[in-house]
Amino acid sequence: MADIKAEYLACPIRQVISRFGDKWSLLVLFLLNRSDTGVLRFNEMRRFMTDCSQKMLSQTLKNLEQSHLVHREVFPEVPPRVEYSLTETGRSLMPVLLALIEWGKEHFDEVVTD
Amino acid sequence: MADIKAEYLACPIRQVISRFGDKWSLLVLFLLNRSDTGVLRFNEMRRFMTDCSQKMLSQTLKNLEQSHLVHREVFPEVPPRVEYSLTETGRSLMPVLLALIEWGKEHFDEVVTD
DNA sequence: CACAATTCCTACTTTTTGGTAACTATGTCA
DNA sequence: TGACATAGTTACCAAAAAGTAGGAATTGTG
Repeated sequence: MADIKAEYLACPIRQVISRFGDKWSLLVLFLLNRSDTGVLRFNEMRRFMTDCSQKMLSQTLKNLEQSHLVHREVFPEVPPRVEYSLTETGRSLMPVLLALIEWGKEHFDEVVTD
Repeated sequence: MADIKAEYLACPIRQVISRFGDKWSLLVLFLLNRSDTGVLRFNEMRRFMTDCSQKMLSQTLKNLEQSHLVHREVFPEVPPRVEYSLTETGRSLMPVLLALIEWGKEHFDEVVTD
């Protein structure tokens, strides 16, 4: 115990979690994982996230793309088409996230009491 | 896909994750899990979290206690002694969190590039 | 009596995050 | 011509989170 450097242990995992621990990222990842085709367009997601503003969805997707969890593909058409999907890294995260969601469902009542 | 209600799916899990997805909670849980005795005092934790202010540690512990993830026991001594430990619910969360931490360690370089 | 140790709390300020609304570009359809 | 659709961006504002600095309570010790 005495030889644990908290800074060392805390920082890496915090940096990782901060990539998808915000208000909307998890939902985006979850929706992309759920999609039949593995692909979703901007406004398609918007329809599932009615209380998320355009700005926040855009920002969230940009962050996830920068973290290499989501792949963004632009088709040079008019009107523009942009397709989002999970990267390999993003897919590898899903089992862990789904386990977390399962835990959440199971223990919701114990944890969220107010 | 078409029958997923985003509000329904998003809210519960977000509420759960918000209980330990903040800046310090994960570290507290991790430290308590790591402790030999399963118990840590306030200033003991402080020594491992040098960049966390007193206020934030206090606040974090209060939140974790309210979420029934951490147990707080006060001993009526002078100077006061307060011991923190994981609850049963808290302990049940640890395997999931450790898996997340493992994923984080493995994929850190892919995700954190800036 | 002053001080130290322990576990906080409170007021104040700064930083980060999120929301609203308006704007852009471009080609299609009526 | 002008409204529509898509995938955003930008400016501005409000709210929430976090940091700083100081105080409070208790009581045994020098």
